Amino acid sequence: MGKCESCIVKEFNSLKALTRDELMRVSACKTGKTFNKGRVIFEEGDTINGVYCVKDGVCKLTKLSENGKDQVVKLIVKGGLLGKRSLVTNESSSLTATALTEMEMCFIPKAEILADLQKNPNFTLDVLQKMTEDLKESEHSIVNMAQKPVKKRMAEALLYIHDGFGTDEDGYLTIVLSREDYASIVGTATESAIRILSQFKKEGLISTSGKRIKIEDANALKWVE
Amino acid sequence: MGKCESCIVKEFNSLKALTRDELMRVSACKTGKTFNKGRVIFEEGDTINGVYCVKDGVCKLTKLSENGKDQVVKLIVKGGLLGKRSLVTNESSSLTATALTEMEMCFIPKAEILADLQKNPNFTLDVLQKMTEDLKESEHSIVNMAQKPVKKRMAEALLYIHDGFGTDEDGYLTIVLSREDYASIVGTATESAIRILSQFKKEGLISTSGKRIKIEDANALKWVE
DNA sequence: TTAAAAATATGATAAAAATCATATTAATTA
DNA sequence: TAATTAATATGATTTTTATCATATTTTTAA
Repeated sequence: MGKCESCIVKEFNSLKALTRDELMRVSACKTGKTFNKGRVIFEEGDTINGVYCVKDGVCKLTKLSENGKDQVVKLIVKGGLLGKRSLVTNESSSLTATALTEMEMCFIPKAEILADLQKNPNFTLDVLQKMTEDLKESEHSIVNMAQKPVKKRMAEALLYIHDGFGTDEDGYLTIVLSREDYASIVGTATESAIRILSQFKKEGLISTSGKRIKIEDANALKWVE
Repeated sequence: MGKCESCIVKEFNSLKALTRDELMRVSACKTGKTFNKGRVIFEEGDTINGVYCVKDGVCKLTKLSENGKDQVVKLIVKGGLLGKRSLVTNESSSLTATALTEMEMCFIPKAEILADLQKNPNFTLDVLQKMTEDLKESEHSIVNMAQKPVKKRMAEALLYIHDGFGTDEDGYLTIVLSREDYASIVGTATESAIRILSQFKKEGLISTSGKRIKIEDANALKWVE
């Protein structure tokens, strides 16, 4: 396991705002954690007591609805910081984090980083800034969920994953999700998600190979009503 | 206009974390603003350059959807701080604020308070904490919008307004909203909102007098499917 | 490799919600 | 106050989405 001071991953998150000294302390107490695909990293109600810095892989943050279905609230990739809120509140987690791929992360105990939150305003401000972005995105989701039809939301989800997380050499989305995951992102029944993806396939907007999805006509997807 | 140091309103928001000195500076530069019912306080895209401390009244924060409809994202009442995000980013507002009642507020220029965000970690941390709560609530809304039927969302909206903002002497909700506002909170068509409220009335869950709404059977509302 | 289980697919139907039309009532203002 | 406008109400209809049923395919594990 490398040193935080020289780790490139932190440049994508608030840890970059820590001083060299602070980073060295963090580095000394962090532990490496690996999670297999499908593994639950933490669950709603769990006390987290630290943050995970994502070195590789993707996970979903979900919230259980009263109807028993999970709703995906956010996807986290390399560079992301997981469990930010545990630094600020003593409440248990309101979200569940589940690995969607093999994941490599560093866990930093809350105790070790809490003092920095008090003493290093640059760090606090950066966390605050990231939280602000999260909130903005979250509010955008509310509007989408409330006002846009399922088909449109699915089209946007595909484009979001395409633009945000990229494609492999063959042009397939790097993040491979089950239809159930798509349903849970879009906020619909699994059958409906499957149906809409089938329709997109028939219309030539996407193509598939097993679970993998390739966007064939991004522009048409953009204009889906 | 009174002094911030002795103002009770700030106890409900992050301004309470400022020192006496800081509060005196804030007090010296703040301006009082009044907004009539229906008045737009700021709009999506506006540069705000400060925060509003709500001394009295209620306003809604909305976001315009691509279908042309507004979605209510949050209601703000006495004690609330409006425009928090303008302190943290230089982006223009992603929300529109509109007065739902006569409003009395104090406006504090960003320039005056920005230094405190750098120097007073208690203040920054409190803002961060509030932002965390906002995010949690926002994510809760995503799940509701995505997973719950309109009727259930309306029932919850009524209970939320009842529990959060109280009733007058006659038992009517203190916040009086148009049916269109209810539609915009719940995320549905105005006719659908009207229809559901009519149904609740028929079933004795609520009663109305003009625009005013009284909750007659909170327990039954809680169990609406 | 094969059997069992899980995921995907698709049809049929029901339920939920939007849209369009048109009253009716309430609020404004000329 | 009357006339106009806006808000609320409700019916009829269409569209969207969920649910239930049942194949088919894919994956997993015995």
